[in-house]
Amino acid sequence: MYCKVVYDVPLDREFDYAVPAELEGKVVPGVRVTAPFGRVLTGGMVTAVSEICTAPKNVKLKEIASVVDKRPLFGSDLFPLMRFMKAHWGGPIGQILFALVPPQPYFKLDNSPTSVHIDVKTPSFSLTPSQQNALQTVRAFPAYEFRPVLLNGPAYTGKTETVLRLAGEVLAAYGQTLITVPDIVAARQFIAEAEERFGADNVFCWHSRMLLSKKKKYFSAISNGLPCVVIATRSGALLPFKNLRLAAMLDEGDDNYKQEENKPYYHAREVLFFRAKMHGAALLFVSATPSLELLQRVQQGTVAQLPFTQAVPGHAFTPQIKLTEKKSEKSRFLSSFLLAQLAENLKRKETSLLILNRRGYSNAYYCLNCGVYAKCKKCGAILARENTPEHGDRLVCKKCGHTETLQQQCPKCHNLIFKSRGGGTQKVVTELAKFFPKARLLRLDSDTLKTKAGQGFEALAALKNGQADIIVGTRLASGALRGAKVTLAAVLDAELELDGPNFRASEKYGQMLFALRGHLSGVADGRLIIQSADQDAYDYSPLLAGDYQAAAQTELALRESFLYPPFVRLIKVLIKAKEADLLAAETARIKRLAAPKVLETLGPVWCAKKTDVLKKQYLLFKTDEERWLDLLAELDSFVPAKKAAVKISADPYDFY
DNA sequence: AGCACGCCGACT
DNA sequence: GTCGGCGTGCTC
Repeated sequence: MYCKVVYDVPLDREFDYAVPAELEGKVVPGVRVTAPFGRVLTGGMVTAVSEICTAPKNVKLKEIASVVDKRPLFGSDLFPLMRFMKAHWGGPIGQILFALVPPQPYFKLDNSPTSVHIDVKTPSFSLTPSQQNALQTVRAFPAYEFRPVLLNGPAYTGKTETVLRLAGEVLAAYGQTLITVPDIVAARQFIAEAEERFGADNVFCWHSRMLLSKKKKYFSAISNGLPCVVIATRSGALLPFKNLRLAAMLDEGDDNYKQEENKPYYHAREVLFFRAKMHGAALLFVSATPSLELLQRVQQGTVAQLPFTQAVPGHAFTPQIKLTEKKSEKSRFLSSFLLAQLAENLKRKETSLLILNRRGYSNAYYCLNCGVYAKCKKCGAILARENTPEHGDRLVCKKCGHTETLQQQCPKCHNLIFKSRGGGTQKVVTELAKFFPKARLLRLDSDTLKTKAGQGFEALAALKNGQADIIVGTRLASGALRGAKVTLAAVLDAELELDGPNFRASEKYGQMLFALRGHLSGVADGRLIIQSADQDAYDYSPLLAGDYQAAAQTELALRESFLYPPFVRLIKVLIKAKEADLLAAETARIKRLAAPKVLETLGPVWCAKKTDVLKKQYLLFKTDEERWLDLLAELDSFVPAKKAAVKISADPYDFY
């Protein structure tokens, strides 16, 4: 007997082994084994078993040393899922497989309980017509038939309650439910609610920063088909469900569902489409601000839509929305109008939330007179200031690669004096302390959430209990508003959200504004203030009307006219090398290779900082639905020259 | 990714 | 003399 084994290394290959007679029957696809690999004994996974040897003649076969698992850890969808992920996002098969299965050989399945006590507590309040309609529609789905649905409506229309009721029904019928949330913060907030309803024993919380012992317990239970409700971040989409009946993705439009930093790359939305189809489970996307990718599928009829229109009792308020100038005599960050509003909220002892997005824009270049940012003449994106030994001090467009000299005239007021932008949440807090020395100020951004002692957690709690006067956060704060008691929200540097190198910027900006608007509609006298130097840079009328669909239609029309997703597929190729010549040569080689399958190529766009040892640039290929999987497969198998490296991202979210 | 081999610089 | 820097090559 012979078998093929894959290892958790970035090698996109299987390795052939001989199976010793005493292990025959125990070596089956999907079990982990140990075998000599290179100079050491390594843990790998069997992908195939056969009577004939298919190894190349010039290698001498080694033998499998031991079998780790009595049965495969994952269900029968392990290899189809692996192939799906390989086809859609690429990467070495070993790294994909071992993302689905714990890599440690000592990780063995627990003996999970075979019977469970199920007691679902359902609140007795009456439901809105939208909620009743959604419940009836989903209940009427034929069992084991894949039916993707979008539950779409603003905050406080009871979408989550609907999901929880359906999950309760699945649990009572001994089925498995997966509910995904965008981040760990949301998972931790949601878990208490779920445990109260379904009982702590039947709710599993799954995310990357859990204790290994808990992971082991939950992984075992899920793979044994134990009835449960799993509350998970995106990686929950990769769990070994055996009896998945319902999958619900909360806040579908959130970017966190795309994994792009670590391999394997994937988008939880697409993985859930695949898995719900394989399991014949109901698939619910739940969002006030769904992605354009999903809305396009609704328009094409591949995803059904259930609108949520009525607010749950006690939350049917319309917040005031006010656009103001960014310019201010008193402060670098805060307009006089906003200062007055903050003072008013302090007097009322209500909590205010200020949102500042500084990600990657510390080098943006803005007019000292009116605050407008320098923009690219070719594509309109905000330009970044960059000082390199080769080209000196200049402005670079991170979207299309166009460069301009520093000599800039403000497009709005024709002033010639520009300044580079700096300052994050810390500086805003310092500034606020000058104006409101007695106020309780807290920061809420990824820095302050890194350690448990950080004030980010205090700020999260304060959003709920009102134990802070002003919270200054980045965009992640706008995602933590569920149940918040904030009455005043302000976006400080509105157009910095727009026209970055990311073509999704205005979609993301709109999603943030609608999220803020939605949560302010839960309180009486909610106010949203948007500070902007360029109020024409975004169409605020759908926001004022509270019509996300209208905002999305505008956005979709723009995407179609400029040929961006969901109307084309994108593949980003990041090329790295130490020497400029080699970098140029590899870039040209990839461009030539891709050309036959590409609609349009953007770049190369320079993305190395002057302190970086490696020179980096990226190419962005636009292609169509018919050719993109072929193009991805071709790029995925591209072997870079010595001293050069490439990184391929399908459907990229990050650009720089 | 690991791990080893190999070929040059500053140390007891 | 040799310890150790990390560039290069290989893993059935």
